[in-house]
Amino acid sequence: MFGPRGVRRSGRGRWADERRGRHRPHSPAPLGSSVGGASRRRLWSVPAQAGPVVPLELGNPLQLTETMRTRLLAAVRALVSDPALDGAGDPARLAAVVLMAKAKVATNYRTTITAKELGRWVGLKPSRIAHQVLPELREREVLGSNETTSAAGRVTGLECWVIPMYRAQHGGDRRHVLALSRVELIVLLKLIETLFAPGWVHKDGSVTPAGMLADRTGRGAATDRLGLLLMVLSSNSKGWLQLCSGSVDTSRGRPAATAGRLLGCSPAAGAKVLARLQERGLLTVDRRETASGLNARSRVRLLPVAQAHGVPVREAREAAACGVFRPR
DNA sequence: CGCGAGCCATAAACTGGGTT
DNA sequence: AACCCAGTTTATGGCTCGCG
Repeated sequence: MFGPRGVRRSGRGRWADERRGRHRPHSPAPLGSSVGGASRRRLWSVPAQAGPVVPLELGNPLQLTETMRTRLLAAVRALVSDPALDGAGDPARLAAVVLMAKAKVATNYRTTITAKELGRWVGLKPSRIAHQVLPELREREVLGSNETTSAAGRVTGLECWVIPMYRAQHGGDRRHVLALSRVELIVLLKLIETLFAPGWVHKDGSVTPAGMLADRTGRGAATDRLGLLLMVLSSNSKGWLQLCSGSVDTSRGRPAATAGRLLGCSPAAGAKVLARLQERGLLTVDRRETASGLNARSRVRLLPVAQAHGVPVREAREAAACGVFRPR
């Protein structure tokens, strides 16, 4: 019971402290705090202007309004840093995000999925989902699930609901960070589809293309996906990532520290994620140093976001052209 | 004395075989 | 056919040693 997870926990124990201290409860990060303040007030104004439901223009999900972006960032961060997921692996945390995004208001914030399908979303094999990820989520009371079975008794799917969001949706407070509206859920789903949907053909023949990280599988795949999502949601309309403030490990640099804090892992791991995403042409990291080598002024640009807003980024086009979108 | 490259222990994730 | 388990592979981060 405490076999693999117990070992793993102790292995990550060092970082758990860091996660708890810096990143955990309502972290003082600039983006997080702005959600509680200004944007919440903006959200209040929505019912006033919304008379008849305006049919939503679902444009490029990488072109989010500031309100939507902060709202989705707050939701994703709240979910992945939920106390119940403290110390959980990235596959489990990413799976929770995917299941939240796939929740349908019409079915009481539930969604039906198979381990195989969820595995394609997360970038892991079905066996890992079924034996590690789902049990971990259930054990932590993050995931409620019913197996749906065919008449023959075969398991045909898993009806899932993400408990923290389910509670928030029924808690009566529509401003709760996890009480996402129907539209917000759809936009979040569209966004993660763009980033790492496995890609599939619908029954009617329409195609949901594979996302940018669809072919990134195996070890670290969930970390890369979660990192990209969090960074996209933490960047402005020009694609510049909001870097963390304060002092950081100078050997790793501020971008690595930012990635690490977003993901709740060490700066070293954050640097790895940045390097892998950079290699895929999804972002660029400029680390400029002054002559003395101090005061390194760094910046990170999320190229898909920049492109979506029409910012001419030549390297980005080239990178995108050379096989970033590679459906399997 | 400070920094960087390479090495090593670890565990994450896959693979294949056996079982119900 | 799906599921479970054990073994194997391999990426990963910390540590040590060597160099400037």
